[in-house]
Amino acid sequence: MLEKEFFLRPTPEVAKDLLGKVLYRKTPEGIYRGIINETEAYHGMNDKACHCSKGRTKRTDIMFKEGGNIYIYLIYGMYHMLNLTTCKENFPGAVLIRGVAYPEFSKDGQTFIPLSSKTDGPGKLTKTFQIDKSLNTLPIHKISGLWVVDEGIMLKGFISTPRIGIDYAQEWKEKPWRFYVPPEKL
DNA sequence: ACGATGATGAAC
DNA sequence: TTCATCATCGTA
Repeated sequence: MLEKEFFLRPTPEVAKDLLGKVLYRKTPEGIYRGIINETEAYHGMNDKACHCSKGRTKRTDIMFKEGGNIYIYLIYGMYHMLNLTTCKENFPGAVLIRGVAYPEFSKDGQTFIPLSSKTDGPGKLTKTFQIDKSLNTLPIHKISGLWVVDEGIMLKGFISTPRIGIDYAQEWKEKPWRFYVPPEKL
């Protein structure tokens, strides 16, 4: 399981290093898992795309704390976004998990079966993995039901592009802080 | 191309 | 208290 220290680094580095790691989500029904293949970094108060550019509010408070926690928010009144917070106390940051590859589900924690549903978008991922605001501000850890494991998966490569859906972010919108593993590189 | 749908933050 | 905005997705 990835420990807190993994997240206490500059957000773009954490976002890049999360590619190929395995996301786990435990619910009363069973365990979901998938290989993280798309992330985005939201880094610091100066980043106009980051919610923290508005300052420390009730919503963004968790990002100002030491990294290693879960930040969930609702967008368009419908979709929960899963973020993993980064950096040290008082420097806000978070990685948006936009998708996983080869999503699987296990009822007994042993035998995993592939899920047919796609999880190649942040809203679809949280719906499939049953991730909602009940996880907001909890630590990224088995005890909270959501954690990440380094299973030694080697990637053949990845690409970085501007982030999705942040046209309002002015000079920050072109920053190549989206990281994606194309299917042929996995 | 567009509407669903509700939390958030800023203005009043 | 109201209002515009929004790190999306399914249907068309």
